Amino acid sequence: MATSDLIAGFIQEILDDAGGIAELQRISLAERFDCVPSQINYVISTRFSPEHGYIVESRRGGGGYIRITRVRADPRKLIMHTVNAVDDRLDLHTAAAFISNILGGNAMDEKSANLIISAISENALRPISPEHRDIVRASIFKQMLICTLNDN
Amino acid sequence: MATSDLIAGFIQEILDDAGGIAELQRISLAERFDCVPSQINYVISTRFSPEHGYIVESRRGGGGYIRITRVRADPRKLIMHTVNAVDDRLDLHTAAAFISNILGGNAMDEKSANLIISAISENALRPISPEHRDIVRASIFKQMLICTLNDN
DNA sequence: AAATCAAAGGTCAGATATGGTCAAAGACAC
DNA sequence: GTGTCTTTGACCATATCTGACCTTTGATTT
Repeated sequence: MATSDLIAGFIQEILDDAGGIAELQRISLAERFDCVPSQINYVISTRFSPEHGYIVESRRGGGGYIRITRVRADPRKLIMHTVNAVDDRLDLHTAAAFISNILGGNAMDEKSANLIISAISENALRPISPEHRDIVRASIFKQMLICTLNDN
Repeated sequence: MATSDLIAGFIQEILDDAGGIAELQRISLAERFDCVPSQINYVISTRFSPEHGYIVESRRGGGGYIRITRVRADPRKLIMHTVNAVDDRLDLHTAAAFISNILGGNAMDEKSANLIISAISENALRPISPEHRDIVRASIFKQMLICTLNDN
């Protein structure tokens, strides 16, 4: 087994243990596997690229790091899938489950999730008669999900 | 985590606790974090510059100080002001103006702004009869604005 | 009032600590 | 033997940390 595979496996383990986020130090990793630092970049670019479903961020200088975040499904796919899964009516409980699922797939940040929930909360929709709330909720929900596809 | 990050965090806490104003003594801070005084200047210039939304004033000599003031109009104030300014009804055009104003005051990020607009768009509220849309829009709008106060 | 002193804070260049790129050499699978 | 994957190292970019030296301000001395 090549060193690169060992390094990749090690990173995978961290990702598994830490719920999809690994924060590494390039030099420490290189020392642990007795290789040059740039090999870490090689491993990351060949096995943890965005196409493989990961987001990589880093910082140089003292206290520097490399952070790898696993994105389970293609965010767009997951979100569109959710949009299509929503019926004409949507109760708050089900909506929360959808959001939770999307969050689990790292397809949305928590801030946006909170905003969506607040927009379709009972409180926000109070002016609407209870029989109609779930219909409006479904409409707003879909619209907001689609909105998240734009920016980012 | 680098020392500079710790120092920055410490200053942030003071700013939060003291409503946006922190008055520091360079030497005391340096001693507390066991670093040279000039590192305090480094932290301030890299993280509390005007571009980051802060005003820094200082005075030398006995009783000297460094005062950091958060200039970003207090987001809470601006947002609560907006919440209170919204009537029972709110048309999309007026809502957009409110959002634009909030954005101008750096009290919200663009992503959240887009989400809010999408939630109260004509499209999202289509299931509601036109006469009632502005009422629901006002309710959702306020609820979402209040939501933005939580995270961040 | 002028001179002097001590107590802050300011600047800046250099040292240190990380991470990034890329091309070439080496290893491996067919 | 050819093509792909891996490994290596020279050189680059950026963030942080440090210390020598400078400036401002208020208090003290003459």
